[in-house]
Amino acid sequence: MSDHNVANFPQGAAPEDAETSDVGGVAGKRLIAFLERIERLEEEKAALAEDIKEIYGEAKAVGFDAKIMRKLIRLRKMDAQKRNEEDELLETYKAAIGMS
Amino acid sequence: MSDHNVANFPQGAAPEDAETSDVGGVAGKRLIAFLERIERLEEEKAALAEDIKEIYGEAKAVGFDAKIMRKLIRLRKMDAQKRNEEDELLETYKAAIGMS
Amino acid sequence: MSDHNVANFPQGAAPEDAETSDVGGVAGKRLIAFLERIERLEEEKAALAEDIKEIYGEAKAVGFDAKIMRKLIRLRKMDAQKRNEEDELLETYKAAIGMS
Amino acid sequence: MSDHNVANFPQGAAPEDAETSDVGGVAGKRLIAFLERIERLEEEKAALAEDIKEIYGEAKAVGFDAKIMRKLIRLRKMDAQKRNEEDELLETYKAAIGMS
DNA sequence: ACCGTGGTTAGCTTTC
DNA sequence: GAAAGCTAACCACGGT
Repeated sequence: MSDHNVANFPQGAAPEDAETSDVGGVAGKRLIAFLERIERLEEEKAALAEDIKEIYGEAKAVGFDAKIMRKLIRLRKMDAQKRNEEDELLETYKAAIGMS
Repeated sequence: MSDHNVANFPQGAAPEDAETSDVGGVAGKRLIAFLERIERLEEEKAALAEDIKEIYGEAKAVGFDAKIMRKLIRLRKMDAQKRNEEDELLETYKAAIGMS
Repeated sequence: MSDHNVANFPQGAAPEDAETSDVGGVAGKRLIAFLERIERLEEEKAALAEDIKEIYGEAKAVGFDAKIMRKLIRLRKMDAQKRNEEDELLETYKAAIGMS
Repeated sequence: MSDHNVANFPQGAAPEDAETSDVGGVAGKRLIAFLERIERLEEEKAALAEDIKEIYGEAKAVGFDAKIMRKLIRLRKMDAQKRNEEDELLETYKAAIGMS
C-alpha cells in the first residue's frame, strides 16, 4: 500500500508533499505506461480509419458513390442496433417479471 | 464486360435499363463486398475504442484522472506533430542547401 | 478580422474602434437580444423536459417501468429514423441518376 | 418467434389495431397513451432545440461567436441560480425571524 | 480555398 | 459511485 500515485491519496496516508514527491517516480512511470498503451491503440484506430478511407477510394474508383455507400452502411448499422435494442428490451421485460 | 454498375451513372444521362440491369448482379455483389470490408474494419475500430475506454477505467481504478490523462495524450500528440513538422522543415532546409 | 468584429454594425453607423467602443452599445444590445431569445426557448425546453419527467412519474405510479418505456420510445424513434434514412437514400439514388 | 413482438407497436395511423390491445389489454392502451404523450413532448423539445440552433445561426451571420454566446448563457444561468439560492436563503432568514 | 455539414468524442447530468 | 443518456465541442470531409 505504499504505492503512491500522483492522484491516489486514499486511506489517510497522504503525505503533505505527495503531489511532487512522485514526479518521475513510480506513479509517473505507471501513468506513462497507461498513456503509451492508449496511444498505441489510438494509432491502430487511426490506421483502421485510414484503411476505411482507402476502401471508399477503391469503390469510388470503380464507380460507386461514397455518399450512397455511407448511407447504406448507416442503414445496415441501424438494423443491427435495432435488433440489439429489441433483444435488450426483451431482457428488460424478463427482468421486470422476474425471469432473469 | 460492361462497366455499368448500379452506382455508375454519367451525370444527366439515365439509360432506361442501366440502373436496373445490375441489381443483384455482379455490381451488387461488388458493392456488398465493399460494404462488408468497411463494416469489418469499423467493428475493429469500435473494438479498439472499447479497449481504450477500458484502459481509462483501469487507470481510474488506481487513482488517475481520465480527464487529465486525455489532456496529456492530446499534448503528447501535439508535441509529436510539432516534431514531425520541424523534421519536415529541417528536411526542406537540407534539401535547399543540397544536403539531402 | 476587420470585417469580423465582435459584432457587425449597421452599415454606415459603425464607430471607429468597434471592438471596444461598442461595449454596452448597439452591438451589445443586439447580443443581449439574441441571448434573451435563446434563454426564453431554453426555458420552454426545460419546462418540456420537466413535463416528460412527470409523465414517466405518472406511468410509474400506475405500475409501468420507466426503463422499459424509455427503450420502447427509443425503438419507435429508431423506426422513424430508419424510414427517414431510407427516404434520404432514395433521394440520393435519384440524385445520382439525375432524377433530382 | 412469437406473433406478438413486444416492440411491434403500430406506427402512425391505425388506432383500432386489435393486436396490441389484446396483448396488454387496457394496460397496453394506457402504455401507448403514455408513450405518445411523451413522444409529443419530445417532438416539441426537438423543435425548440432547432429554433435555438437557428438563433445561433442568425447571431453568427451578424458576426457573433456561438461558442462565446454559449458561455455567456451558462454564466447568466449560473447568476440566476445564485440569485435564486440567495432568495431562498433570504426567505429562510425571514421565516426565522418571523417575517414570512 | 472556404464554408457548411456530419460524424466522432468529451464532458455533464441524471439515474439506479 | 458507477452507468447511461444528453448535450456540446471538435474535426475531417465534400461541396461550392
